Amino acid sequence: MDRFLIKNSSTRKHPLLVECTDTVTLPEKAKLRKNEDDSLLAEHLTWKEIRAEGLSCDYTLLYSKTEADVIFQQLEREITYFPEDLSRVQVYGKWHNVPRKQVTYGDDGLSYKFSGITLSPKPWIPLLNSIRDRVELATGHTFNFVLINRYKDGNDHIGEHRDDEKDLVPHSPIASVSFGACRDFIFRHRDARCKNPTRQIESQKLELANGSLLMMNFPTNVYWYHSLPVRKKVLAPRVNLTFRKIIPNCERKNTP
DNA sequence: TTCACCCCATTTAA
DNA sequence: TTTAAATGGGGTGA
Repeated sequence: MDRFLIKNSSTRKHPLLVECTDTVTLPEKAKLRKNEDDSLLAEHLTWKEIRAEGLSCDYTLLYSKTEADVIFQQLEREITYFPEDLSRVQVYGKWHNVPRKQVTYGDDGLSYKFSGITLSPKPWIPLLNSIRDRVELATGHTFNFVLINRYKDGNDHIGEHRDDEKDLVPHSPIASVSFGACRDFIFRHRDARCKNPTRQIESQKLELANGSLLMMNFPTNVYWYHSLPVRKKVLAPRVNLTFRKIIPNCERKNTP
């Protein structure tokens, strides 16, 4: 029987293998490996550059639809999110349940704070390490933390904000990987957010597709807010992973 | 026309 | 100084 299981790499030594519980025949496996190898080569990725004043982002399809569909199902099976009471945020002095589900994974000894909450990461699991490996191979950057947001349908959303937390390594890019439903993603310049803006700066609108990677490079998060707005017509869930580089607690400088 | 949807300004006390 | 939230008003197009 020329059948076997493609196994996931728990050691991060084999980033080329995507976890797959299906059995496939030998020729199919060889084909799969070749396609994966091809799409993994950084130089084979086609990037779309999104540029504006103070904004630098790069977008690509990191996974084929077939791969992305498999990974989405794996995420749905393997990721368990923080309970509601552990992910309430404080905005304008009021506490709210977030209109989505969240969880963080990452290296030991890290923590990420925003809007009144501190998120401590769960230990890495093979599935997330495999995605992280792929992102690192494609971008040449390394990451030690991932925030996962699950939007169950178009009513789940996230409001305008910047990823400008002290916990982030200065100037480090953030890698946003999307699975499941395609959603609109909006950038707005900080100087265009009041009633009488001093300058007219156009919003930047993107669609984040299944299997896509959006790199948010410095200094995007200094000048631009981003949001995932409500989209009533979207009925399917989306899972988004934002890989980050967090300053380890032990290396953190005391600010007076 | 109607109304669901989208855009966006406002809120607020830590 | 800023706000990872909801809310309500106005515009719009199917």
